[in-house]
Amino acid sequence: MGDSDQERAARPGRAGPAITDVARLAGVSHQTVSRVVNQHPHVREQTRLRVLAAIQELDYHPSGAARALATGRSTVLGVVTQNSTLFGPTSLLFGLEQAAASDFDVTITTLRSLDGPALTRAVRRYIDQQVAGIVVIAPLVTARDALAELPERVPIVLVDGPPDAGKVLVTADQSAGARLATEHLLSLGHRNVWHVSGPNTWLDSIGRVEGWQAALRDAGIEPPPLIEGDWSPASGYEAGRLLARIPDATAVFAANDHMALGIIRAMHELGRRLPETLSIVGFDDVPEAAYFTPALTTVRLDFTEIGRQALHLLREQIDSASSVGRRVIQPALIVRDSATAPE
Amino acid sequence: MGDSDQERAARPGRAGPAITDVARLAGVSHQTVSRVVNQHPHVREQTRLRVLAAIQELDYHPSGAARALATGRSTVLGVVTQNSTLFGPTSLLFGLEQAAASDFDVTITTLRSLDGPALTRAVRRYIDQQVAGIVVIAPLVTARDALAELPERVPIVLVDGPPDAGKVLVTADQSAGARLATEHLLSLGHRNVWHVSGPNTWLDSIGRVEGWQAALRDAGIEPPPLIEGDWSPASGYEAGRLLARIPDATAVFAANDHMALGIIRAMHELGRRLPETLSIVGFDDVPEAAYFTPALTTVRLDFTEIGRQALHLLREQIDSASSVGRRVIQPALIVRDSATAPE
DNA sequence: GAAGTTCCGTGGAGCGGTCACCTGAATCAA
DNA sequence: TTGATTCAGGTGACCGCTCCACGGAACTTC
Repeated sequence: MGDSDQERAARPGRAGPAITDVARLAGVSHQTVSRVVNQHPHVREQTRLRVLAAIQELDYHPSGAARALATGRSTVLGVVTQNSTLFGPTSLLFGLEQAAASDFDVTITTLRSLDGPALTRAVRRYIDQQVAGIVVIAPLVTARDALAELPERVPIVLVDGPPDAGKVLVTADQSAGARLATEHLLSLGHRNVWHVSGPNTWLDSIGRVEGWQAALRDAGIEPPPLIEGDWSPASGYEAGRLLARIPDATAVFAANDHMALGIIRAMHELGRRLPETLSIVGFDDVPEAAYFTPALTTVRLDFTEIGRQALHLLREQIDSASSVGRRVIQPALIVRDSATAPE
Repeated sequence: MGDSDQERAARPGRAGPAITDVARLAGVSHQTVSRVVNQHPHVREQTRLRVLAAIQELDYHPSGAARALATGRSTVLGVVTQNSTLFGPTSLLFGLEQAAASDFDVTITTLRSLDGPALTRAVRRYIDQQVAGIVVIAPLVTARDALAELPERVPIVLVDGPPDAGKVLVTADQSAGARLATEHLLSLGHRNVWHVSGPNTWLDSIGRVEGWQAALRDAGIEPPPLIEGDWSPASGYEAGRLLARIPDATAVFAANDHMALGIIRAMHELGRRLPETLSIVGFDDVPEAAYFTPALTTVRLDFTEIGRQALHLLREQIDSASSVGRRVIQPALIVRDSATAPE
């Protein structure tokens, strides 16, 4: 016994017992151990139990590296996302991780900017590592080109990416969400709805702008000029100060909750009463939205569901090599107090 | 040439060229290629360039699995955190990832609850996978026992964990942050400071409560009863309604910004003017805190720095097998409008 | 010119699994 | 009885890389 201990210590980098150690202890061949571990049939129950006991006793755990090397497969999933604590992307990441937890190990790469080169580099790195699949959370237009030139040899799912990327895609129906918000405001009796958008480099922004415009046009209303923000409360604040000078602006749809907060702040500062002088609808339903003053009416996306769908599509690709598929998640309107009928 | 292509296609699971392919093309042995790849000395410049050219031509990338198997080392870092979009933990995760990006692949495991068994299981899984190191973001008291029984055979850094865990630890000085907030309120002339804490299962909560109490006692003031929340704006709201009934409550320190928001909301609802009737200080400095009404005075933690420090300690452990070390990050007070002198 | 030193390169043995293939024994139909 | 099948398990090659031991060549040094 002292012997085997010394032996083990001598071997470099050995962390635990190997399959052969288990085999020796159980009095079978390494192959039989492998069969037991991988639930293959044709192992007598009695033998199986002996092997299992040996595994237990030695606290044996198969080496992922060795297995990956031998099979050419891996159980690692690469997720590329951006380095921001924005609510959407973050929720998405965690939703994905939860959905994957049972089958895969999730590794993340956060990018400061999702521009083409950075994105391609990140994806290629994952390919080099022979990951089982890749999920790219790429809400930026700049992602389009990068994704186009991506190698095809690995299962990949795009979340929130450009719809024309020709890849497997899970996306939220931004346009429908914007429509929900806009139509809600119109149905309250507002004659027009202004919009504070995110940066026009974001696909989410573009989709929401489109939905907003479409909803207005369908109602026979010419959309007012677009006010472009950058998702930050600060940009919402600026937009709010601008809106306050426009007499007939009675309703605004903000492309995310934090910009809505900025608008609210600007209004309070100017002594405007809310929601009487300005109705506001946000987007995201961040946890604190219900505690803004007034409580924010907003549009909610089920990020957990998006994660689940993304993973589902990825599994399909891995199993059957089919590389088509598209899932669109529908948002829901959450009505609170920040939008009412105009005075 | 057709031959080698066929050969490659026939081999199962082969994703790209192997080191021997590169060696053949460059007319050297695989060992020489390995030396070039790993920047070993004793390779003639001319040979090196030939090898590099071959690598380029074949688009060769070393297999991580094979390398891990051969060396017994891996470049994978495991991070265990909880599945929540709370600002602190999320920022921490991304800070860590950025700090690690150049050397390591970061894999995450998100836990619904950070109770002992779940935590141990997650860490053991990482150990089985022979990760290079583990970072546990464990702000809960329940983490203490789990961490105590953790095997010692892998470098591990605790972030935000129990100070008596005997492990390598990076932590924010919660107590000092609370003291900052409390003393700021006192210095404005308030006779007493109430506190809305996080759940008492969180170490962060406990530290902040301690700092708050200590600051009051140092000023010769008996701390008022503690109001316990759960980080959510909803719990802040409840606390706010409670505080509104207490005539001599003129100042409150909320353990996070979102609870502060809840308090603000409650005050608005009751028609109380802020900050005149109640001074509020938060904790976290979430991006939107500056756009609350009134703009929130709060305490900021440098999460990026925490991530950097955690990684630094991890590297130290990996390189030199030293497993001691402790870093404490100091918070800073961000003064805005939500705290003023009492009326 | 023999004996060290560098310097550069080769060959082969693992790392810990999986996979293709083989061997006996038992079962069963013809 | 015999051959075919199925079950239970063993053998050895191989995945792609690193590490160790070693072999020549070139350059010193005495």
